[in-house]
Amino acid sequence: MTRKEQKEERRQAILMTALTLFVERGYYDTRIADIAAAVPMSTGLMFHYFASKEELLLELVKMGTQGPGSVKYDDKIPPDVYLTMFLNSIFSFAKEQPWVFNMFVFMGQVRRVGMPEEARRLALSADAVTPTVKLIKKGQKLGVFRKGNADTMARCFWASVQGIMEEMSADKEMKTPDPEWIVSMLRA
Amino acid sequence: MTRKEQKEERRQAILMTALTLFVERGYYDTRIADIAAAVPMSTGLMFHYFASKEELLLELVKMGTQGPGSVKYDDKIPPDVYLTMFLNSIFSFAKEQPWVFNMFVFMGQVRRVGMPEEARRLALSADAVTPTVKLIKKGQKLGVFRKGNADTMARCFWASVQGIMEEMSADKEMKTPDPEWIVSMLRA
DNA sequence: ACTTTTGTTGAATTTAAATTCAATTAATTT
DNA sequence: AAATTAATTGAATTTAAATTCAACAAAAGT
Repeated sequence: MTRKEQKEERRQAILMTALTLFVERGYYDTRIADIAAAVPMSTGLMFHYFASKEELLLELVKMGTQGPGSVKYDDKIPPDVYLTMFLNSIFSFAKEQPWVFNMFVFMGQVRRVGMPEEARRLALSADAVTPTVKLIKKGQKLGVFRKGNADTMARCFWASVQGIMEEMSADKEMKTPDPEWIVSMLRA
Repeated sequence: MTRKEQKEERRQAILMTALTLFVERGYYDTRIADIAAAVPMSTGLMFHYFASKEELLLELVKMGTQGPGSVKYDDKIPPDVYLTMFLNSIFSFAKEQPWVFNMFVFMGQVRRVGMPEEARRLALSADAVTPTVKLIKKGQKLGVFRKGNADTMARCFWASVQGIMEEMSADKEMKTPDPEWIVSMLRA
């Protein structure tokens, strides 16, 4: 099975290379030839692994809708502590697990404009907001979070996190922010 | 001078139409033909107004580097109050002055990835962070802002604002957030 | 060792969009 | 109202990148 394994490994290599380049330069500014050169392999061979540039994009988005979204919430932890911990780990991933970090940034980019329609739809189907709305409501009940429309608060929270992560992604030198800053948006 | 005036008006119409479409769909997903159809005018005529798609983009970025960046700070207002007021007005622009709001979102997009290099450079030259760093330091001295790296705080602040504005831009139904939420990121 | 299957390349083709252009119409000037 | 100049169109051309393909190389199976 060495043959199949090799192919699968190469497939992953392509996906990771593409993820990095997409996050670094954006989807449209990344040529199939760029990805091929970075892997490295010939341009033509790319099409033995993915039928088209868009299929490659969709594959990445599919990966993004699965993995790190499955963060399970432990009922014993207070909502504010939980979110702080979450931010702490995702920010630390910037250096320790660039893959996870890049995927996070990438998914946020796909959800916004400037991507093929289907990719956007798929990315939007993985909804991070709804669980957070519940968390915020719980925090409001406990008195740790301020009053206000929980849905809007959740969306602002994630929009902020996305914005900050894109900033970190664009400048690797940037100091990691204190998660508390962002959670403070929600605090009572 | 009716002739020249007409031309200038049309030029502005093209710029505004392009701004809207770029923000709505992104630069690469917006065809010259789309802009022409929306103005409306023929595709070919577009090139009597702008030599290329990229020049049109650059023209918009140039506009963006001038206008609303010139927010003057009145020394008598406390930094936290000032930022709250600023957010309040920019958020209210979403409905009242879509043009200003769109430009703000657009500039943020251009500064990030997925745009022709020159446009990005030009957009990055209009720096909103430095003045905010000063403002934050002042707030820290006054005790209204928390301790911490002022530069990182400023960048996080604007990254959050950008993220939230893009969210508002993508969903016009979204409720406007309370500026206080975002300023709370900075508060002591 | 031979045959078949799979991987690989780089050049040729296709495609979609930007850009040009020759022809047409409308406005302005004389 | 004829002549000149500017605006406008839509079809033809160019361009840049994606995609295909014929030929070759390496590996696996016999």
